[in-house]
Amino acid sequence: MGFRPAATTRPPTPAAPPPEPRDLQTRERILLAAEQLFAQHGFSGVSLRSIMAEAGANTASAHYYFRSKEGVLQAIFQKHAATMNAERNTLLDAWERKPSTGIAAVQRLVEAFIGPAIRLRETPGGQAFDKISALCSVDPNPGVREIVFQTFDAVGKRFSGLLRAACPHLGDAEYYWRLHGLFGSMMYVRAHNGRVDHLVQPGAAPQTPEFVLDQVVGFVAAGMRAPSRTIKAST
Amino acid sequence: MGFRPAATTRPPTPAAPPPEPRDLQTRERILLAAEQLFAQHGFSGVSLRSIMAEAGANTASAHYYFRSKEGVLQAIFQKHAATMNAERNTLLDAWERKPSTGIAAVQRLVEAFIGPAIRLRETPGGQAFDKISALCSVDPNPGVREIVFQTFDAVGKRFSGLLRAACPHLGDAEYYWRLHGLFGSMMYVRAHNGRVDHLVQPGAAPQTPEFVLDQVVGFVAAGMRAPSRTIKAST
DNA sequence: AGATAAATCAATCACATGATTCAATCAAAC
DNA sequence: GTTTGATTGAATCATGTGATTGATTTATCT
Repeated sequence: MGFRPAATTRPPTPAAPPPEPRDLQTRERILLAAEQLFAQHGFSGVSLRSIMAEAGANTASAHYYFRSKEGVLQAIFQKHAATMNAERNTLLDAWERKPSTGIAAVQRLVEAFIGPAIRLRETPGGQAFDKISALCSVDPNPGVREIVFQTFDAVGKRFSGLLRAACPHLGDAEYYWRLHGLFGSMMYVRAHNGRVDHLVQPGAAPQTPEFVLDQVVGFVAAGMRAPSRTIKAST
Repeated sequence: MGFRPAATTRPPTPAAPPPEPRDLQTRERILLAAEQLFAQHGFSGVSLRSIMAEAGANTASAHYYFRSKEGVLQAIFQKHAATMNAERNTLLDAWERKPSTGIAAVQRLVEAFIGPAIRLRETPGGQAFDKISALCSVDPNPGVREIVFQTFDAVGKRFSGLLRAACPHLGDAEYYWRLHGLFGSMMYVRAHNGRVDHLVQPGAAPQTPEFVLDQVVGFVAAGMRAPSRTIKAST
């Protein structure tokens, strides 16, 4: 008789504590295919069918393992975000143990938040997840937003609080809008859609995570440090 | 016999040189409804049916006036982008006639580019278009990207070229990535999805265009001016 | 081998989508 | 008043969508 998942909390994604080779293969193939496609076309730009075709699996398998298309996205987030958020928290822990002062403070905090995101590109599949999470963070779809919130809110709030304290030169309203600049910069770099390449001739710009991170952090930190509408730079 | 648009370049949107009152009303109602819905849910998050329901018009009218759903979006862009790009070009003209030097240069250029976008919020329907164009600028859908490119490439390239010259302290690769920060900041502020409000308690942050513009320009200009990974701020 | 659970498959449901057809209407020109 | 072309309306097409079903296969354990 057919297997029917019991209607408990997390319905199918069933108990597979001993991850056996073939079991994981299908589940993993679906995830890998979905990663690539979501990264290229966004969540709503990809059909469950195209994922399963790419993965060489049956449509029902997606429902079996992930319950829904949204479940696939959620699984992708759970797969990658854990280590990234852990790294963020580790760096913020270190900061709280020994906070920097003066100019270095903002820079180090920003790096603690953006660094783990950019460094995702070094892990397998990380580049895809990098784009996915950037795209999803501006997706108006409520389900997608919910996943993003669940995944990043805790660290996000922690970071935002610490950074706020490191920006005493800003009023609340100023901080509020500059945080938009911070998130927007991070998002746009991570999404890295071809918009900018379409406007300038990118003379083979280095794209190593270290270089990119250096640029974004420098950009954002300078933006956060600047007073609202006054002269600030030296040279 | 039914009216069939000739298969020329812009098929239907037919010759209506004398815009008669009733004609424009339906067309305009569709456009207004689409603006609101696209701004809320993005392009792919809105169905043609929901637009027509909101506009109180028939499905065929959309095809009659705009040929397709994409045509509706294009019409929205053509409706609003012209004045905005004109303002951008005017400010860039003024800059070329009398360029600023030193610290003020970057700031003034950035303001010339971002200002007209933010000031859209003062025009009727401008706030909606503000969000639409922000959302569409990160939409992976090829058709949407094409519209964004067609609409903003000319001014974008001009601006990018002038700003490049105003940033001689940056290498090509540095400039390339910081431009991502610029576009990302602008995008995120214009989209203004609730992400940041979800992380901080926005103590009723002022949202007047002038204030917002001031913050974004300050943030972005400081970011563009900062050298790659060195100390730069004074106080 | 036989029993039990896990996984896969082909097939389909119910529905939403964008697009389209063709007849009916309407305003103005002749 | 009739004709003409622009506009709207109701109905429908063709397709794609996520979800689901129930039988079938496969692995695992006793």
